[in-house]
Amino acid sequence: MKNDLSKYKKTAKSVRKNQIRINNERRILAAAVKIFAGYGYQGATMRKIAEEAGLPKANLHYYFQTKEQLYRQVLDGIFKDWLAAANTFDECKEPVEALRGYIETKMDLSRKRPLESRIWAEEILRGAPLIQDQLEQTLAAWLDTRVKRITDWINKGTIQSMNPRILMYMIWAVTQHFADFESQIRALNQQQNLSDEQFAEAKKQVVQTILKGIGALD
Amino acid sequence: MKNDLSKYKKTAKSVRKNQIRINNERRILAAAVKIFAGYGYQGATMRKIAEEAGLPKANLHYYFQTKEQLYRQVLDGIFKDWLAAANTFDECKEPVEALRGYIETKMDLSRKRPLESRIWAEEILRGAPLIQDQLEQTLAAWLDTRVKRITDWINKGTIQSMNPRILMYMIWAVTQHFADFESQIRALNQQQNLSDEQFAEAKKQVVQTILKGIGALD
DNA sequence: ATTAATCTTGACCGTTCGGTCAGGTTTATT
DNA sequence: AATAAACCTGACCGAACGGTCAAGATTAAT
Repeated sequence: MKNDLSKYKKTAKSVRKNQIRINNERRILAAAVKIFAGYGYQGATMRKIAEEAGLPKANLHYYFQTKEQLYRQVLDGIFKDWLAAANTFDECKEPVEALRGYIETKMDLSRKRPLESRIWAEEILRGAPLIQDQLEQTLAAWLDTRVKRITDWINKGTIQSMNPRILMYMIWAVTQHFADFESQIRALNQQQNLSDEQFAEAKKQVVQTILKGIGALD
Repeated sequence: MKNDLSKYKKTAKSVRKNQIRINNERRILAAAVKIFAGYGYQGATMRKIAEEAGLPKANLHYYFQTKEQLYRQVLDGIFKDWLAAANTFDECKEPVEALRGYIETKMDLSRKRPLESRIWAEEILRGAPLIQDQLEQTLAAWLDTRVKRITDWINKGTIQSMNPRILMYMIWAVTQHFADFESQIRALNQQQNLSDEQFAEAKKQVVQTILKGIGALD
């Protein structure tokens, strides 16, 4: 009975998954991220992922029954990173600190993990067929919490009046653009990806423009 | 000899394409926009497009030899709209007017033609395999012209010092986000698309935040 | 009215897709 | 050492893909 995890509960040592399984699942997931990001869900094939992972195609189906299940696990991992990026936001008390930290974290995420950002973007582009529930529940609740914090700041007069949701959309849009539209930016930058210096400049300007734009600076 | 347009040059009346051809090409292109936007290039099939257009699949191949050719024509149409949206930008002399007009035009385009925006976004996500040349040449030249205008404003002291390219990336990111991430925004808005009032509010806030953010207001 | 050009379409083709499976190999348990 | 559980994989399958084609129907030109 393959992929029945209940079997691991019988012995002490198998409380954790076997090392073979851990390694192979990791290899497959890493390959899947590359291929899904490069070709999209439909364009990605189990053959390409298997080739990237250096495993026979049938072996992928041993660890992940279907292409859709593999894709779902990839999306789950991305979603967790997404939410974790909000730590800075929550830890800071003042709007300037909190928003600056969140924007910078999201920019860094776009820089370091552009593939994951593109997979997310494509899923949303297609109408979020597989993650609609997560959006409507987990993400909606996540957003509500942050909206309340921003609303508090507005009520206290720390920042100017505005719609906090639209502010969050703008932050997401701008920060993720540097990952999702990387190929366009490269084409407009003498066919070169942004250098570390250029990206640092962009990060600074994005923070500056948004914070100043909502009246939190100067 | 199908699709040989030279045949039309022989008679006076056929300087323009036959009406049958015009109508069918339009129908097919409209169907293609819907299907490519809904499923992506790989996920879209000639069968689905044919069904949407109400024509037999073989008929599509009579007017457009391959799926890729059909897709290219769709992209060409989008690219033209993209560039045309800059008219306001060019017609206005003052930065506030010009940028406000451009941002509003781009927002309106996202509202009225979200499908086209999503097709463009997916093409860029995939690394712009079919439009890289257009990006590197036409779009790069287009951007250079606008960068020069903004640089002039900066040198004259009308707006504060900044990197004009990053400003344009931010404008593109935010305005297109409302089309490309529509399904995410809907999930975060009680499963309802933004109403006209909500969108108008978003448009206003986007303009306000960016213009204020670059020191063009207040 | 005749001819030629254009348009239409069901049936078909080779290829590739996601997924399956039987049977062998390796690893863990006792 | 023996048994069981887990892992591995080449060969295969039905379905769906983009694309072709021949033959008929319609429209335009003379």
